[in-house]
Amino acid sequence: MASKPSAAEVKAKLIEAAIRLLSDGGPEALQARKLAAEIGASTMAVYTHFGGMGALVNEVAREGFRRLSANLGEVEETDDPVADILTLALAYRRTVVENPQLYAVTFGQSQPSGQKAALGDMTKEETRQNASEEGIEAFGYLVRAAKRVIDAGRFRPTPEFEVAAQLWSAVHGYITLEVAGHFGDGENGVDHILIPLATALGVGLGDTYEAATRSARISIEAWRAKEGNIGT
Amino acid sequence: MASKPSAAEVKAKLIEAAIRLLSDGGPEALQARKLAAEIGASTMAVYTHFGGMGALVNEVAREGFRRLSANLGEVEETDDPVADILTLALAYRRTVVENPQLYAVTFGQSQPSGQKAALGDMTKEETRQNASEEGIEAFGYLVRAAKRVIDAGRFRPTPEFEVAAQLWSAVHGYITLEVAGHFGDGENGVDHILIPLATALGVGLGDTYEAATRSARISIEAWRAKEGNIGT
DNA sequence: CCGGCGGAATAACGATGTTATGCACTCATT
DNA sequence: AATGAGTGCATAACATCGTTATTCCGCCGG
Repeated sequence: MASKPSAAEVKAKLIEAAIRLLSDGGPEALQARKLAAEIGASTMAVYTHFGGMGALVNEVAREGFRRLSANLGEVEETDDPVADILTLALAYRRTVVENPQLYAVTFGQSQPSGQKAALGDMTKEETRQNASEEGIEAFGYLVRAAKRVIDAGRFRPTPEFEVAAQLWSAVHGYITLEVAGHFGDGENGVDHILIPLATALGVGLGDTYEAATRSARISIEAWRAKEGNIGT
Repeated sequence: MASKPSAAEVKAKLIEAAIRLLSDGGPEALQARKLAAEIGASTMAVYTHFGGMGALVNEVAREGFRRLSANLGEVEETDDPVADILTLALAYRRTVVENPQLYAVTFGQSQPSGQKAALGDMTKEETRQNASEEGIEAFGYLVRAAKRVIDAGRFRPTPEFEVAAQLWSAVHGYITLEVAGHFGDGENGVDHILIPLATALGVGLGDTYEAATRSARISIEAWRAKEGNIGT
């Protein structure tokens, strides 16, 4: 066999198995014993490589942020920055909708198991901060897009952080509620709530109604065309 | 002694104790044995009255929605419906910020413990639906406020459900992120993100920039005056 | 060839949700 | 008023989870 699997390999396999278990069986399926069985090892693997389930879950959360960043990074910048923001919102949504269990953990909405209170590890504040560190990269895409819109003169001059935070709040809130099942089936909510919400927010931030509507149409049409190639 | 505490009394005391434990010690403090000790009974109380921890947590979630509805219901309707919406948003936020642990459970962001997979109880869908039933009342305040704004001609004619859903997404998203610690300390986030977000959304939905800004100022000033009497 | 050392398997420990058993208490009926 | 049925609760055991102590295997340097 491959002589000795390096420590990094084992860690990666554990994270991968954790995400698989999470996606399939929900937070309650993310157990040390199942993880061990999944990679053909004993529960000690979790403790020698991570120190406990809590730290492993933290790594899973960071991996979620990394994947979100990767998906946002694939959104290309066009000459219509408002459309780009809408495309980012759609990419954000699709990432979460395709693996809601993972992002429930990533956003700290799911504390899989007993986990003995994080032990001497970190306090919750620090944990959150740590996870945030990885999430800041994802948020950065929104900040950059906001700056481009402001520079283009379509949003009023505003600190781009505040614009990005408002956009993030709206999109994140919509996605959270959609995944929780409070809106109709996906596409319906996107058409009647997410897109109008993002469009209206754009108008309120300074864009004209006509320009924002046009950008929304451009974004969603490009998105649907691209989505056809991918699935869903 | 009070002869026999009626079943309803015991249930109420359990819920009350659960919320107290939750607020103080977080989700992991919400345990059958601690609950029993808190009301001076054995763990069986949880099972005879609720059937298990899962059902009890569901009741806690519903109680959270009930309190949220009560707080939203205390917002008086003025002759400025846009200001009323902002006041509702501020009331929503304050309710959650004052007891984040409870609302983490209410919004399903926290699955306190093992809970043995909900047993023969309900599937997650049904659970969510059930909790929603109680949440619909809270959402109703937003729908009614949205209708008043549309009828007043300050928002474009739009199905009030969609307007309310967009407002809910934005406000809920902001609150979720603030409580998670992603924005600065409370008041800062309110001034620089929540209020501008709600104002911008109002403008995008049809209000004029000037009217929306004026309504925002009215709402937040009334709010601060009232908050002085309450605390925080 | 040998000694030490790091990592993993086994098994045990503490804690948690849950359940089986039996007892006490209440209420209705005679 | 006495008795029987029935209900609700306490005790204690069970299954399972995260965690840890112990042991052992395999590698690496001398």
